[in-house]
Amino acid sequence: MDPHAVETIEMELAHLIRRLIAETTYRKSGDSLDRAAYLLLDHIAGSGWASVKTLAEEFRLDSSTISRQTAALEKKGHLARRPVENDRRAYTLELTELGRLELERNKQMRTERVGELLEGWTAQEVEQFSRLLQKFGESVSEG
Amino acid sequence: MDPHAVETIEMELAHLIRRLIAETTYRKSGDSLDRAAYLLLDHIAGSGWASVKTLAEEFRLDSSTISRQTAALEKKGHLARRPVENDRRAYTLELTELGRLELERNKQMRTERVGELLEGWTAQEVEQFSRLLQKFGESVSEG
DNA sequence: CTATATAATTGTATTATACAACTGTATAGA
DNA sequence: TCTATACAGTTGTATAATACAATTATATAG
Repeated sequence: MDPHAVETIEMELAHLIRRLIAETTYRKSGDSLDRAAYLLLDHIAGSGWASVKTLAEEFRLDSSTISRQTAALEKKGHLARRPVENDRRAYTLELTELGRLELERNKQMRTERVGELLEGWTAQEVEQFSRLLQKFGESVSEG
Repeated sequence: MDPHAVETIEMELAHLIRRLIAETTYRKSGDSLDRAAYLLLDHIAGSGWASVKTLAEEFRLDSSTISRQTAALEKKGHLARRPVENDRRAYTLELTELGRLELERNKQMRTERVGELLEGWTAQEVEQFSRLLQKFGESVSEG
């Protein structure tokens, strides 16, 4: 494997992460979902429901982190909790209609923004980048 | 442009960023440079020198952030400051020998880790991914 | 000279995370 | 049937990386 290409990937990722963190975390936009909330809602939308525990496992974060984030989303009316039968410790989380709308709205905004960044790319490049990013994401998840 | 591919890129980036932040920021490894330090050293290594101001501009971060980060690197002996002629407010930062070594050691560790994630990829895929990431990084920097 | 601009630092707040302690509930073993 | 242990979730506290505002020392323009 070409070590130069790997080094480039490593360096680009480092830059990208720092850049995107700063842009999306500290410069508050006020009315859009933060990354955490966005991913939580998207995951719950995909699987239909979740618990604090399953979300913590899915995202490999501490359940205290998830607990606070879902509490915030519940407070904003984006998530609702439903008791679990036969286990009064647990509950499941579901999207509310508002949550579904917010998710859609945010997905659209974000996708638009990414689309702008990809202006001037050929269809083939976008296709390839999408495929390779996905593949890389899988590697990261596994290892 | 295929909207599905763009959406995939958007989603994968969101996941990747969150994942890599958590892995590289909060789970302390102790003896490796954090992302900030790594990028600062790399930039200074490439350009030979820098000031707090030029670094803040380069990374689009507040100079207070840079000031603290460079102070930490100076304290660890990775950076040294040299006075600027005719301006006693300012100084330039240069890598020390230790800084150069640490940078190299870290680059190697990181590149190895990325290499592991790319195991099983064809040379062509790695090549393409490298190129497209770089291209994407440029777009992010510009817009 | 004096007013203003600039380089860097320091103070304070926020966000996303981790780890540890805690509460309440479930379950397995004596 | 108790009791010990495990488990789901929450709350307390700490840390890292950032921003913005105030401050200090120096430079420069009028």
